[in-house]
Amino acid sequence: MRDKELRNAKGQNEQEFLEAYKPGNYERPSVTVDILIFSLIDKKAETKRTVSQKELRVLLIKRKDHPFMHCWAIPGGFVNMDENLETAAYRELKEETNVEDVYLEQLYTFGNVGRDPRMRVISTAYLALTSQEDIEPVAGDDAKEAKWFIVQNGEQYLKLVSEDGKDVICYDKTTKKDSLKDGSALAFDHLDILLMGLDRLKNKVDYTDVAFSLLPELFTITEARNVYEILLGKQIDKANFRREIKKKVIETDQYADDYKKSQLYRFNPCWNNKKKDNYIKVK
Amino acid sequence: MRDKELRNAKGQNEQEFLEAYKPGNYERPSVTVDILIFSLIDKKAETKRTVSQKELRVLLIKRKDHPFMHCWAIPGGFVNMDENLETAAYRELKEETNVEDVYLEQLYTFGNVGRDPRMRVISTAYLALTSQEDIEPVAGDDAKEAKWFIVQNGEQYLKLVSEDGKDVICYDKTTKKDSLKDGSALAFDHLDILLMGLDRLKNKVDYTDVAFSLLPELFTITEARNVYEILLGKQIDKANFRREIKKKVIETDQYADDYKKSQLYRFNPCWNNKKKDNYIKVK
DNA sequence: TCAATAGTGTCTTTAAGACACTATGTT
DNA sequence: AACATAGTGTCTTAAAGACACTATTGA
Repeated sequence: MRDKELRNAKGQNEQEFLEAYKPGNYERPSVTVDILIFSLIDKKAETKRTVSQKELRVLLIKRKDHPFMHCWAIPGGFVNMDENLETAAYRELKEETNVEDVYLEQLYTFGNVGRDPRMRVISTAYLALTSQEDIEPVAGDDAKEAKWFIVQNGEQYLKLVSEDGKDVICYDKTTKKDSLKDGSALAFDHLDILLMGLDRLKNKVDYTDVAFSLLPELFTITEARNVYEILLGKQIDKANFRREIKKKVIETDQYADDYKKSQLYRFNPCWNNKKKDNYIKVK
Repeated sequence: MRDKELRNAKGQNEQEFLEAYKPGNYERPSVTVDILIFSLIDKKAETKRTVSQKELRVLLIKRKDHPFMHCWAIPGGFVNMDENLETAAYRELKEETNVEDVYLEQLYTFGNVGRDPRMRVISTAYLALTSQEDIEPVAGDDAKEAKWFIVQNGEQYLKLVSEDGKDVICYDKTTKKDSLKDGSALAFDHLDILLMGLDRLKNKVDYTDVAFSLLPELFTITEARNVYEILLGKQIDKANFRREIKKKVIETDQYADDYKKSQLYRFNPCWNNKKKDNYIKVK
């Protein structure tokens, strides 16, 4: 234990020091959190299909004032002095979606000088995943618009289309420009945040269990594969995928409603305990 | 392009808005950067050896005032209003070590409410790696002490020993307590930062090239293996390691001074271009 | 000469990928 | 009946690990 009675150069012990301490009147940046909220949604059936396909979507809000007025942005807000960064992220998340049961992880902190023309803002971005499909974006107190945007993350471009189809944001990864007549990129550096979030998801899919945070309690293996394919952006062999995923799930005695042959599974959080045992053994 | 002449609810265009904008007098947290600076150092020979072994070390400074007076801490400082987070990290790094040519990456942002008893401080931690072994810590203007600490990162405990052997910090990972009579843990939440940094290194070693940032321009394969072993905390089969590492290096016609059979290699930054080609092919 | 190290060769085990095949449910 | 999908079996290929062996150097 460190000795609280140690005295500093001015002869103060720690308590005296803290009482005498006045934070200087230095200029300070504002600190905010921004949250990328992802979930899945049933894809509109293009052909007659028996099983449903899913799509990835992200929640965006429309700015009502300068700067970037009328631009779409990632939801976020100021960090209160009495709340942790993560707490602030949870609070904002709840304010935007009324959802509480989510996967949440810190993504990155964006703090470039000019990222907000009004003032210096340091923003810590969080990544949230939820399995709920029935989330209605909450209209904010300032009557801001909030919409889900389907994420089409191709190799050449990223395309965001609002669920009603009225708003489209298109970004060309090669030319690094937003390239659609009626589309404008996201506000601030929010495009960077989104791209980093998608990248993080892609990377973490095959060495963590993030995919299951997007899936409901019970799911078919085909649905799980569908999620992996969406996040990885490529097709996966169904036989090989089944072999791998079976290590991570436990089967139920239930079957899917729409296709009775599809068995339902649930995620098994203990699946990697065995692997850890092996790991220790190796050492 | 977004139209700057759009007018908001008050009838302002963007320029008018920005000019009229006064950042509110909300309380704001202080924003700092902390930097974990790692490098290697020749291990003191315990037995007569022909080749030198390396150890990992981290730079710490000794606090001269409350809070955590006389505790060791990770170097860092306030972010100026006109510099990016990363710029601030570079600046602090140079102030502490006079080294500029380093690998630098953002680690995590620590922002819990009580982490600094004086005031609310949000700190973005950075991870720096340098290959230079001859770095003398710069004594700060406030005459603060700075020392390199050898990192012994075992499974049960983390032990930090200053190069002169006078300071020892020992942390028991299982009981989560600092467990040495004369040792006290690091200041603030800096132990968490250090542990996260070591974890990040361990994880990134085998899917990135961070290890080479700790190695000099020319190195033997044994030295490279030594670094991997230190960061991973386990022994590696030399034949298998050689097979893997040879993909990432190019050989020179030079040989080590101390043991003439040891061929010297240099890192080949283009080694993964081929792999990327394959990756695209797969898709 | 001897011990330590650099470096090679090869066998085994494991993981990943490709692909054909059967079975079942839906229309 | 025709078709889409669930689910299985098996072959091939690539990566990872284990380990014995030779060659060279420095003391």
